[in-house]
Amino acid sequence: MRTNQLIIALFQRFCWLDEGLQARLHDRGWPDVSRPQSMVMTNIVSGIVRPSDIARNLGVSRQAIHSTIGQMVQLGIVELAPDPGDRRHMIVSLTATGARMRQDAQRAMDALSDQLAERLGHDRFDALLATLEADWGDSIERKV
Amino acid sequence: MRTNQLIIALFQRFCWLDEGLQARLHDRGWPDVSRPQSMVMTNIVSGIVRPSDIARNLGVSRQAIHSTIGQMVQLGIVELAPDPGDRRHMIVSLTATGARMRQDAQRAMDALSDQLAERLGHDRFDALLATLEADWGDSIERKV
DNA sequence: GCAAAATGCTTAGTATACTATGCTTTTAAC
DNA sequence: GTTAAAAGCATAGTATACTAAGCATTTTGC
Repeated sequence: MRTNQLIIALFQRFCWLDEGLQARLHDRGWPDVSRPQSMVMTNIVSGIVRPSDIARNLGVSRQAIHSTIGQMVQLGIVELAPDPGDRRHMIVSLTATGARMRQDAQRAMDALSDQLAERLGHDRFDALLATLEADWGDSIERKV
Repeated sequence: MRTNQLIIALFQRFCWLDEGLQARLHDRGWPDVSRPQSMVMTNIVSGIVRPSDIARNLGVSRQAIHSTIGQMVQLGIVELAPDPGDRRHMIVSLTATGARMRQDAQRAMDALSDQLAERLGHDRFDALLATLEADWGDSIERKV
């Protein structure tokens, strides 16, 4: 199975980071963040704040995003407000709690990155990030 | 969100490969392979051939693996036979069809790796694989 | 031999993440 | 104005991937 090394290694490394992140957030008292929730969070932070825009951006139905946002409202990390410009729309935004969670997530990610850079060496770490972010060519769109 | 680059990049690259692999297998007429199915397949190929051993190895219940193996039997890619040494056990093995599918998967993965190595340059590709397989330190066990 | 342990298998139940459908409200187009 | 389109929202349904509990069979330990 030598040929499968790359895909398996990528998956395992993603899991390594994901678990480290979740564990650190858990230590700080935050509940688990599901993948759809973190995708929605990323969209909000990057300025995509209307539920149907987020749905389009992620390639899923409005209902799916509606459900995910509902969970996040329940958790108190985001809130919905009517769009004053177009009252058909709602606008999703982070609450103070959500902003704190995001900050903690950033710190946790920074800590993990630092730890990894120490272990691998900063040159290899930088090269890894650069290669992962290089142009790998076309691929199919990924759902949430 | 600069701090999240690494985990997002890892996930996207995993998706890039996973989708490329699935698309190629689909072109050759194979049905989709779920993640649990591919994990079971990997176990079988690596010599873990008893359902309960596979369950332990993956950290999930025997019922979960039983169900996954049932799907794969239905698809005709694996078969169950009693263990002559211990008749409490069954032994899972690839059928001729399963072996053909595995071969096609290997070829598809090789093609993807070659394509990627061309694009990135062989040095960077080799460095990527080496870094991903280096010692990243402890992490939590990953379920299926 | 007989009880304990391990395995396989079945059934039932749970959680998650979706899609489909239908309804209401608001904007936009004519 | 009236109609069409878009967004939000709710309900129902589907698929997947698990766990829990229970039973039958086989091995093992005493």
